[in-house]
Amino acid sequence: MTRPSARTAGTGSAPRVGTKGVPRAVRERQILDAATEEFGRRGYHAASLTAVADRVGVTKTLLHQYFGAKQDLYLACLTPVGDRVLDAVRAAMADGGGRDPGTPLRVLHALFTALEGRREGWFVLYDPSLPADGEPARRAGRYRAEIDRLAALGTADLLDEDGAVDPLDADALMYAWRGLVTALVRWWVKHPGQSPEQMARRCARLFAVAGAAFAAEPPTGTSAR
Amino acid sequence: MTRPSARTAGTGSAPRVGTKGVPRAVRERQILDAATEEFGRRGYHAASLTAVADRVGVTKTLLHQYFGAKQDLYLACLTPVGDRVLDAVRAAMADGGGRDPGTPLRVLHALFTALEGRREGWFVLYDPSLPADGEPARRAGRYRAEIDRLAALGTADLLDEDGAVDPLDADALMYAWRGLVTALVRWWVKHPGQSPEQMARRCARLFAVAGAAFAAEPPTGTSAR
DNA sequence: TCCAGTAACTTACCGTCGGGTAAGTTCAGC
DNA sequence: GCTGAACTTACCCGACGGTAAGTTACTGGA
Repeated sequence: MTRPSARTAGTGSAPRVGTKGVPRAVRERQILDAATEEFGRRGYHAASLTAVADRVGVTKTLLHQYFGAKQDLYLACLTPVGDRVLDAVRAAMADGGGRDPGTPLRVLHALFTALEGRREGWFVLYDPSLPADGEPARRAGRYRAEIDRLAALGTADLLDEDGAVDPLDADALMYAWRGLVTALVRWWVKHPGQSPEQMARRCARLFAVAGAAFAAEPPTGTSAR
Repeated sequence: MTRPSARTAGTGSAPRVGTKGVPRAVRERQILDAATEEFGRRGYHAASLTAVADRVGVTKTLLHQYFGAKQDLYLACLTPVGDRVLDAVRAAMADGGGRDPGTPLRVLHALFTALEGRREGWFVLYDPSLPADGEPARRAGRYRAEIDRLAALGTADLLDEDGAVDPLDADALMYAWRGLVTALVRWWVKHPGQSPEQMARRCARLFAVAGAAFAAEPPTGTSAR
């Protein structure tokens, strides 16, 4: 009786012990959002379930009851992000067919749109700190392989002028493209006010400027492989 | 007396308990190399001292005796990498003065040369999983800030055709450049046989090809800021 | 030749933190 | 007032950072 029974406690500081009346579906969504951010920011290993739970205002145990083990929570974060990203890239590359010079920017725009609201999701997908064995690495690896395959289709177009492509060059170019996208998303995360459209326009400006700079440069050592 | 006294035991499987006769300076070097790789691959948080010790063939305790706490070991890895990278970038940007279109490739070549033998060091410097408070984040942050400042000098040159530079564009371009470098280093780590010179030539080829592709493209939305 | 002294290591231990589980507690609706 | 959904407290366990106290072997004198 020391505590004022707190029927409509709201966000009061009194630690309620029973139900808070939040439906499961809503809580799951809150947890998924918080977990995606935590996994994306800190990486799988450094992300702690307690931190996720604190962010939602809930206990670690509830996460386990709703999502199972840490692995499973990660997978629950990964799946929607992976699907959305994959769909976005596929759609953007289907428009305009292959070899359209506007494809890279269209892909970027699609990515920004797909990630809007869950920007950190990109880093859930491309988390380098995943334990090498285990389901998370496998599932994330499958998504990445599929996305990279699409990206390689696009980057390969730039190289095969004469039909003979150095496979190492192609792979490196794909890495470079992926790294570029990652960096732009990272910048975007640090500038929450920017809309996907603003980002797409910014990228267009930057690409034009960078392209002009590098195209002017003589390709030293072209013949040396 | 059950063990055959093992004077010249070498790498025998018998768990020696006393000294192994390796001078401190050599051990310290071995530990630093292993730790740099471990920190770079897994990130600060996921890297475990036991794993580093195992790699060297030594006990966790010795790491503590030689380097102190985990933080200090990290700092001991960070310092040489940061200094080498910083010196390399400074030197490469001093050559040829500002606005030389060859600067980006010269910087890349300098970076590859500076990192050769400790390629994972780059990811020690740019470890996103560092605990935000504490000396590691501060020191790494200082190195990064200085390197980014130099990078920003270079990337800004591309933008200020008319003297009026959008500061957000400049910052984003710097992020993009850093992400590009990171991706190329990551590719390099996965292809150990590649020499720094081969990498530099490969980058020259890729830049030329990508530049041609983007320069051809009309910069949609140039006026919209 | 024996005997410190010191350098190079290890075993055995502690505290903490994070993942995971069992058993409850509160509340809404019928 | 009973059932089930929402949520917590209290606990276990293992891994990891960190420390104290040895153990082995080389080295230079008396």
